Amino acid sequence: MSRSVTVGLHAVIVAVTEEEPRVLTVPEVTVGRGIYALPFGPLDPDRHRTLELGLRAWVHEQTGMDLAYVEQLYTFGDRDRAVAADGQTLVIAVAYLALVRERQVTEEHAAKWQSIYGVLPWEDRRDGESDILRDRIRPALTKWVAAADGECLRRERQGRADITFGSGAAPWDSERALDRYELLYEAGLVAESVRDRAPAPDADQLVNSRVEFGASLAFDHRRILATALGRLRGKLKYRPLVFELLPDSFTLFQLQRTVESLVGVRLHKQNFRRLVERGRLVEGTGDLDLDTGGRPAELFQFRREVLHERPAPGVGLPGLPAGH
Amino acid sequence: MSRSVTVGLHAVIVAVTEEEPRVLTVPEVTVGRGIYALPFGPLDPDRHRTLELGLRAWVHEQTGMDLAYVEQLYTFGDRDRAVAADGQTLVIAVAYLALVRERQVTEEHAAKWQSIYGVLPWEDRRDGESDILRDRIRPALTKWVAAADGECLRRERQGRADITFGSGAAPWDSERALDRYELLYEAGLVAESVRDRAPAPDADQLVNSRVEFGASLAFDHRRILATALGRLRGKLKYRPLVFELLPDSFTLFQLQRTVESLVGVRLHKQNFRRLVERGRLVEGTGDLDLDTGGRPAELFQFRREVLHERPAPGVGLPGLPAGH
DNA sequence: CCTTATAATCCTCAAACTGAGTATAAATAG
DNA sequence: CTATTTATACTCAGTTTGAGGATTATAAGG
Repeated sequence: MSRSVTVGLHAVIVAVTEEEPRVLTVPEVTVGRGIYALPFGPLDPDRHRTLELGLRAWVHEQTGMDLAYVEQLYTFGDRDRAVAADGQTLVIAVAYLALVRERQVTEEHAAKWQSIYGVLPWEDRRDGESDILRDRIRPALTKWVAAADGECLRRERQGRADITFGSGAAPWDSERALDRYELLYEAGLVAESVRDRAPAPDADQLVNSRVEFGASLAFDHRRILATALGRLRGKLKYRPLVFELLPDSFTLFQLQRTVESLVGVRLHKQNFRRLVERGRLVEGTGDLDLDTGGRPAELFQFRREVLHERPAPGVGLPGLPAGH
Repeated sequence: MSRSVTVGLHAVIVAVTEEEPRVLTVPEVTVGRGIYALPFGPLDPDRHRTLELGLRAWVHEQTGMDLAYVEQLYTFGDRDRAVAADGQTLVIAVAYLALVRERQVTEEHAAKWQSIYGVLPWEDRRDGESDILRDRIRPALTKWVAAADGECLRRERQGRADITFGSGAAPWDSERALDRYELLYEAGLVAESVRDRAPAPDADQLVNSRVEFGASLAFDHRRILATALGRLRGKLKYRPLVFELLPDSFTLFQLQRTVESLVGVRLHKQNFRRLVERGRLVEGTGDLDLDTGGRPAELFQFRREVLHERPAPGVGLPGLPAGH
């Protein structure tokens, strides 16, 4: 009998609250208790006129949310990902990224906001390299490099680790979130690698170390989340996406904190403001925010006109000296 | 009866020869004589282990080519695009971009290389704004703007035309190839818009002008090509993709001509070379090319190591003063 | 051999942008 | 009234861009 194809529609719904980027998840009971997944459902040609409308329908059904900003992310289609019930159906996943202002999910829906850095802890470098990266992942990667058979493979692994996680010559590149996840997956350092492979013959050196970082998600959803994070970080620089995540009016510092939380890095305050203002991305409202804890800050709002003025109006990321 | 879903795998295979970017097409007899389409075929879960392998298999079958560089482009899934035979099956299209060094397609395959700018003529601005854009498209766009009902819609159309096709304030943005195609489609200025809609009530103002630009492709393949061109142009700037299109060794001027042909714009020679050399993208081979027509040029080759050194090693595009 | 055309290469220079700071202003908590 | 906290203004050197001038090495034509 011939296998058939199902198209799954997956949503990575991102919000930032209290300087923490979060993703909306729903319980996935088919896999186990306490396991969460991204909202998703199969494309149904009878009900869904387009892929994106199908996605919106599923998200509404599972979380009660009506999405505003939505963009297509990637289509995943390895046969390996088909965890489908019958083992016959090939399930391909079309994933979307949605940005929202976080709000309470209604009670009847069991959806839950989770910190993205709870799932991908090594991605947050706002307080310098995270402990888990320095103390546990880097050593595990060193082992992985050393465990390679042959000088040639070892060099290759070293190079890959260097460029994805940054080291010496190569700096940390926040956009490489997917590369990092995939490297950890291959190195057997996330729960999914153990889960997915029937313990392969050459896996033992690493499996027995039993280091698995970050909270897992069902299926390959952590991979999808890593894809989303990388894409979002990249696109922030040349598209005014942040404003989808902020209230109508905000202080420049709030804007900065939101960007920092997403990119996972601290920025130089004065230069950040210079970039934002020179890019004419915002305009003052005249009002002040008095609850800053210090001198009141002016409130700004997004200048929508900028979309008609310049081709690539992103926020730009003025770095901080290494060490912060 | 319930509709079913088919996943089509589509390939935009690009090469540059004689300073002209080309795309590989195959005759599509189901639609009419002399009509060409991108190579494509349905995903068959029995034979294709992953989407990308399925794509490679179809391309090999239809054109005899084995692809090297392949990246996923976009997944198209409007119900409207389903031109499927039975009218029941929803066909979604996963499109890929492949870059190759052009070579002869074997005789048994009817595949044909076509100039991309034959299909999207307004995209080539190497000799300044193309005649077709200046003399025919812009006037047609002006009409389209004027034909809008109400001041509000008119302004919106004007703004959209300005930003996609460039004008006064907004400069030409080569990456917006898809936006431009979609605007022309909506304005009824490409053959597909007439073909796709049963002549809609509000279409008459424009349809009767009967201006349709560029050679069409079957189905929505011109849209897919426009997507590919925009993506390729964007990615050139931060990834060393050009080298997939060039022979192993080349002169800096060949490199420049190749980039120019893709981006559709002339570049400043000295500054281009500065960028390439400062980016350490290439290294001299010591050999010379004597057939330049002038002083012999040094031959260079791509420095693969750069991939391990910097996060975003593209070629960069030093502009030319407006007027060229 | 000498001239001209065609490119390749090298070099300059001002304007703009970046990274990193210093200095000052306006609130609140005690 | 003072210390603390944050906002905002301003400086300054180094780098990167955009633009173009000057020099060098070939081939083709007289």
